Amino acid sequence: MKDYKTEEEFLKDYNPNAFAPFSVTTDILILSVSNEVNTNYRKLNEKHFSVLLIKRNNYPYKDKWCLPGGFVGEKETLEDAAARVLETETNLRNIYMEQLYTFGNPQRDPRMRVISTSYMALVDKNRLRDTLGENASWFTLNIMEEKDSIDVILDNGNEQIKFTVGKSPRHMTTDRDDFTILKNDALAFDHPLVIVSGIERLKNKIEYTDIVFNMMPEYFSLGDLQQVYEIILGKKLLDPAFRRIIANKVEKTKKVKTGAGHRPSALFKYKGKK
Amino acid sequence: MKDYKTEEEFLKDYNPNAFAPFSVTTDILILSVSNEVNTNYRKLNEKHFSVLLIKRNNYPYKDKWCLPGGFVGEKETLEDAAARVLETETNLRNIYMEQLYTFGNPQRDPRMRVISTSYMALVDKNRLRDTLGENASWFTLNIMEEKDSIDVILDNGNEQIKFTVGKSPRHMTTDRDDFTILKNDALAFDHPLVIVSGIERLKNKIEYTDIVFNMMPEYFSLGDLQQVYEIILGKKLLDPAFRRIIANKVEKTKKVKTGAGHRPSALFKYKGKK
DNA sequence: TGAATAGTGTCTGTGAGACAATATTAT
DNA sequence: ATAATATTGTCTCACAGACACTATTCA
Repeated sequence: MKDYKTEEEFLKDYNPNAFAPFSVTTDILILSVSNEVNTNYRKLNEKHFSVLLIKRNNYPYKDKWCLPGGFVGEKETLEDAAARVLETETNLRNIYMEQLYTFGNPQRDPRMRVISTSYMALVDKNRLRDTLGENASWFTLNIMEEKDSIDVILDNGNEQIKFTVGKSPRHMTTDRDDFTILKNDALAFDHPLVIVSGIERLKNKIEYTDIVFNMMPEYFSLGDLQQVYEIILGKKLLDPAFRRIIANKVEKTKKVKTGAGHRPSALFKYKGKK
Repeated sequence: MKDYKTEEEFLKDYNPNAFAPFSVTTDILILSVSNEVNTNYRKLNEKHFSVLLIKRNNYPYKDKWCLPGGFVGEKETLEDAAARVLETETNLRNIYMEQLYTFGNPQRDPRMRVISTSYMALVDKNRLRDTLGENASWFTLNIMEEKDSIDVILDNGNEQIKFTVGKSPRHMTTDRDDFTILKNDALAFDHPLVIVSGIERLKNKIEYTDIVFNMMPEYFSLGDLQQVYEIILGKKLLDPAFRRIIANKVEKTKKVKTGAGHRPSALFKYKGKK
């Protein structure tokens, strides 16, 4: 390698095409919790996990569903690109987002070599005016975890999408991020992996961070909050235990939720980190 | 957008240069634990966290230290690229590795737009024959965690490198991956961020996975193992508590370590996940 | 009144933190 | 004998799991 004397000299001589060019995209996993309106006036509204998907209208994977995504602009941060995609699909800004994983298999995209960094966004559905992007639709997430695999069923009322992801422990260790697609008909690219790793991440982080509150409205009842925990963790929690855990994260307000055929619940707000 | 009838037709028409090309690199954080030979025959050898760094011999950041890294090949997986870099620098294969984070700020590299996916590798130093790559050197890691920042001092015996990163809680949540460089003289690129997020990741994962054993030799004493935990977690542990935690992860062997001026310790091996 | 949820009290067992006590080696 | 670590025992306290009990609302 030639030994340059100054950085300017080096840059002047530098050929940016000396290395193979890649395209870089972001995919964004937008998760939320939906309120299913219930028929029984006494019962609580059942909640569901939901993901926003887009129907592709061109190749590759034409007519398949996929996560919202797009190419990263030349002067754009990865995160800015993800936020931009999020905004075009949901009309929401200032949403909690975190980077998930970067996929870069050479065969990912038949068009060319693509590196895709995925992000996870958590939104409170109450903030959504029904201004979804074109071809976008919320799908309910149904997750069944087996010993060595995870089955997922997505449903938007009209269509059902199913896929299965295998958990593949790496080397001698447990790398939770490591999954492989076992069955997948209807979802484009490696997006099943993004969905599953996002959910796993959320499942872990709900226990040691406060990210759940990004999916909650400003005022919420502890019953509602508990339901969200239960959906994410995939299991029922005992009331007293749950209340103990979140006691110092929330603050009781004077507001009350009435209207249902049972004792009204106090509304709480997120207190922030102490 | 034109509506193509078949995928072939679409691909034929597709121009891969329609979007800005990026270069993609990997950086690899190679962590290990070193045995400092002690003068007192009674005392245990002190251990240190250590990282492998490379001295850059060209621009940008000429003569600064950096993490081993390189461009991702055209037909190469991100992970394969990281493993290749790892092998050229350490002559080791089949090392535990996991993806850390992808950095892609437009100003990362003065040469061109670069996206860099970082990996963390954990190695057992006993497996190393002194076949380090050119310009490579192990640095001892000294970490001091403050309330809002983390100070790090790297030392290879000749040189000292210091930097400070800030912990910046994002939005209303705790995203542990999110750091900013506050002070940094001698380390190239955004590598301080990679180092700090790798350590944080390791700190977390040591509690709920078995990745530590990737840094251990086949046979080890519980005292040695405890020292490694203590270095990673940055605090002393109580013997009985530690033994309870790892009891079902290890298996006692008939081997014994003698030679020091105190009771010999039994050697254990990793039992694998139950 | 009854179905359904809201909210609290309390018992029990597990497990971490803390400290003490014993065992074993090389010089 | 002594310094140093290895290894085990045990007490206490905090806290999660489990269950029971009371409170309150609307049709």
